[in-house]
Amino acid sequence: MEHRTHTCGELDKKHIQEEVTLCGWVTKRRDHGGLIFIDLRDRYGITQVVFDPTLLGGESVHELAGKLRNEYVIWCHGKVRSRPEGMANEKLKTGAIEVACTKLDILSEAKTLPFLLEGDSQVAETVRLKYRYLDLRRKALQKNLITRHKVILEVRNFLDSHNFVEVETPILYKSTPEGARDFIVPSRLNQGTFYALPQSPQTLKQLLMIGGMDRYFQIARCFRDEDLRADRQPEFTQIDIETSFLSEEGLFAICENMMSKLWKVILNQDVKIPFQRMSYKESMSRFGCDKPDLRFGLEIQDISQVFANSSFQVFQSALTPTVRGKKGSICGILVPGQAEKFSRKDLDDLQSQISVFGAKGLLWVKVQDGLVLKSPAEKFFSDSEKQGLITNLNLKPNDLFLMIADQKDHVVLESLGALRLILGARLGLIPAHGQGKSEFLWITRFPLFEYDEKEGRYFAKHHPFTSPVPEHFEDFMAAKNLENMDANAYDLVLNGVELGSGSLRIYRSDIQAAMFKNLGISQEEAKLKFGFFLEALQYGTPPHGGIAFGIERLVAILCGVGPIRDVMAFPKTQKGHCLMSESPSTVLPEQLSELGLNIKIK
RNA sequence: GGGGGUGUAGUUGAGCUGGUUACAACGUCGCCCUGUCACGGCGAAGGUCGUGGGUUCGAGUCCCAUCACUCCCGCCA
Repeated sequence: MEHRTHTCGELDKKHIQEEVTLCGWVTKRRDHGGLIFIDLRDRYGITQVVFDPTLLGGESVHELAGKLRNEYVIWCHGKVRSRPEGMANEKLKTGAIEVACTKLDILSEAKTLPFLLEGDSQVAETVRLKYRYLDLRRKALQKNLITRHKVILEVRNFLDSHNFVEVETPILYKSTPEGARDFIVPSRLNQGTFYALPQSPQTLKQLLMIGGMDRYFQIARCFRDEDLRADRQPEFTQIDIETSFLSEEGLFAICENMMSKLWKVILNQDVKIPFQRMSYKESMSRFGCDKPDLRFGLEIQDISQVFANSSFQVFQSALTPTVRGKKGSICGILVPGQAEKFSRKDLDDLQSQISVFGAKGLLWVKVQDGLVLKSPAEKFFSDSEKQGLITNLNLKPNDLFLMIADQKDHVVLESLGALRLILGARLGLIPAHGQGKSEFLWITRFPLFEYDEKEGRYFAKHHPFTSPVPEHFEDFMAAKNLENMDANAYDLVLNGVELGSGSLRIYRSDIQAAMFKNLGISQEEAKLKFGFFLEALQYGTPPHGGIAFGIERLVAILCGVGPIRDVMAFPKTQKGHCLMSESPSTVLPEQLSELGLNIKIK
């Protein structure tokens, strides 16, 4: 059998009269009795193959092509010819020609597929995941995987041209208790001990800096045993980057150029660099989240001042300092000129939608003609407070103002952050996936610590190797004012999606020791968990920092799709199952016994 | 761990306030057809209505439980 001479996507008028050999899948058979057409498909396109009695004789047409069914894999040989006058198919790249088949070989037959590959028919994801290898034959998924490939290729070339070296780090590594839950792997040679799959190559890439690699990157597989979301899978891939002797701005510039290159190559779009920067604090107070979608307004407005002396109990208690000395706030979002679009029921629905964030109520104010305010809490508003609202918010008739008051400031902001997204979607301000412009944004100066009420101690917001900003260094070493301490930590955000996250690291062992002390981790504990790393810090560590980008999120945006499953070849369901291979699965008793393990299911 | 949504031929859906044999399109199978490309014509097969229980004379439809998928909260340094 000769191998194929062409793909199914490349023949056109130039090839007329040529003898060609094509291979591919039968997409469609159109049997006219005397004449049979086959659409032959491979990943490059579709070519029409015709079985013509004037070439073959009437009986051979059926002998050859009559047995063909959808998704059979065939080899066929024939001559390229022009289609008859007026018979060209404009919708097909190869639509001007057809291949008149003279020799056919069925390479493999196929059962009837569980779902149709053609068209945009929305087949249940359960079925698609069970037969992922068939779903992969569809154009959409192939296109996404090819885009993913191109992104990785561009990233490698870009980073290589900037002196970065790709280094592979182990998948079997050490469990690090801070942070996400580890996937653990039992060791046969050392029974009772376990490797962990890396949540990220964090310590390893820092060790590479200590090792003098200076500029490292890796297309790194990462594993986190946490619950799944549309944008979270248990295993995923990061563009992992670490550099020495580079400022935050220096690193930002590299990332910006890389993104700009990707947008040019993949989407042929120019993005403006440098990207905007915004502190975490500003982002929280204006947008109620650390990954704001800047494609629309509806920003949060703080009107605590207006109600500083309110007689309304809800407002009073919101503004009363709590035990830990913090006050809550009264903030809201102004929806200009659209109050009539929100019925009482709509407003109730909004309230219930954001109630999961902890807000006890959503208070609304509608502005009527003559700037009369209408609200369920209207009777609690004094005339001066009403006037204060009108002036502060520059209210106009038919405006709607949605307010939340709570003693916990973060509840107010996070609830309004969620409300903002709901309103944005409802008012049609958020373009569909793949539409609209790309609003990149650096969020900087994340808090270094986060207080955990349950555990009664501070945790590292990013990770325990993140350095404090210089202004807070003295307090940091003195373990003072940890609550309000900023970190040299940053995220790259695009249209409300966190694309990547990084920081400048601690590179002095005394500072690292102070970090563990601030986290309430004893010296012994730190030595046990990170001893090798702490020791390494003592042998001449360059100032270093880095970032990691989630490839799936990045590619999903570039492909204009929502769930990252659509840019992964073999994704898992929300319960972490692979419906195709039916993993995870039980193992043989012998396997367990070799590992010295017993199963004890509660 | 919690909340919302979905589940009916192979696939996508319809099925009203409970009422004969559960319906359509596409797909599949058979026969016919020489210019189709969403080919066409005639015919056929195909169902544990996710699963289990309950209410009822009677359940795809109502109730309870459960499972799967999905979206979200918690979680994800």
